[in-house]
Amino acid sequence: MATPPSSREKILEVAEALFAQRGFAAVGMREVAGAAGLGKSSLFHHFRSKAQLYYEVLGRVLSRIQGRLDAPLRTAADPMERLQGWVDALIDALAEHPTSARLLLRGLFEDHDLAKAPPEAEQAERVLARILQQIHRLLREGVEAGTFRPVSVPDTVQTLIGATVYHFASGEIGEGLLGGTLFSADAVRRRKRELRVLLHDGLAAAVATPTRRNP
Amino acid sequence: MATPPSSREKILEVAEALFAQRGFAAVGMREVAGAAGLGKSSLFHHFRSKAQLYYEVLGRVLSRIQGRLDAPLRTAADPMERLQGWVDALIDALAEHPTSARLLLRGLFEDHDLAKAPPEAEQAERVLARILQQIHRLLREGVEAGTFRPVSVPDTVQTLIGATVYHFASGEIGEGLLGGTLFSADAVRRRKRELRVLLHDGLAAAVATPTRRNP
DNA sequence: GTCTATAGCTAGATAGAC
DNA sequence: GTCTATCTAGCTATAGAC
Repeated sequence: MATPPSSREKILEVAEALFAQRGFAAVGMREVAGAAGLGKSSLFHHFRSKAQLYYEVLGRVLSRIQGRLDAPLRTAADPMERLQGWVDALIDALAEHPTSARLLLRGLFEDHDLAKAPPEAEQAERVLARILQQIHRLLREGVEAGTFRPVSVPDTVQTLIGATVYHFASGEIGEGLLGGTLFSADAVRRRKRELRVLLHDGLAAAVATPTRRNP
Repeated sequence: MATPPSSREKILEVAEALFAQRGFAAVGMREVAGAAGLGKSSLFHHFRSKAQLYYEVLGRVLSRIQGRLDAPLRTAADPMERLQGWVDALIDALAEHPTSARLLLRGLFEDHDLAKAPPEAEQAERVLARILQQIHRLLREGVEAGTFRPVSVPDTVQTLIGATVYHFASGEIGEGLLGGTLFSADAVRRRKRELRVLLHDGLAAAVATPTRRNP
């Protein structure tokens, strides 16, 4: 933990911040190099192209997030509790590194010209697909078990993404609404609580869950 | 309506499509010109700079959306019904032009260097602020009237944005989840229905609304 | 592994003919 | 109002010395 980061790690670090804030096209390799304390050409020793650097950054972030989402899905709790745990874990993951949500949101809605995508793009794609597949399966289970209403599962996945990823990616607009940073312990706690209740009351089947508001 | 569009309108039209799909930085004036059937220099006769063109496109989209959102807020219905009407109208607006949501999402979370923003940026900003202020006020009213739970109003605004704008901006990912286009009449109807129930059950105060599911 | 130098290209923006 | 030509500056990427 005290070892200084290698050049490669340092580059990934600063590139993550820059790509998250301004996106792929608006960031130049020269700027990344400067922020990493290197000459521009040194970047091309560590990464074949700008696209490879980008997808390696994106893959790292996705893996970091994915690593947090396995545990809450593996519990034996009922679907509603597993969903709550999944959302909490996702929020924790997004809140831990303020760059994650922006990068992820870009990765989600930006369409990367698959024509000139480097092989690293596939790995990122796979991690993302796995995350989406897991939450999709959980929702389907919950509907089939009668824990959730008969919702449209894909629509609900979309709502979950919007409610988590967009929120923490919203930058100035979100902070203007909230009246402060999105990432303070208070703001994160409140976000979890708000979504917990909204999802509980909004997704629970009508008769099977007469109680309201989980603690 | 049969009059051919002026060059200016044609430019705004094609620029909207390009900016929506790939973002400000990734689109060149040369490309916009080509798509509009003009030489690059002709663009600079109609627009002082790329930034001005971008903000004029964004302002147009925001105004188009804002124009749909006034009516449902001015009815005398209770807050829950006005909210449902607002969400339906927003979804209709976003679904009508598939470029709107992507452009709006970019405008929401991309941070535009305010240093070099043209005066046109302020107008877009004002329209956006007005939209956010109106929905904020409606939610606050509903909470104070006891129609809604005592939710965090800013968090709920964020959730509403995520559930609408992100959904229709999600492109390939969203279509992969849905298994088809986001913009078919069926998909739009389903989106409205899903959000209607989620918001009704998820936001309604506990005792005041014993019934579930609006028709 | 880092550097200087540079290739080859495209960007946004301007000048001025028509 | 549209064009050709051009400016300056930036870009990704490579070559090759150290």
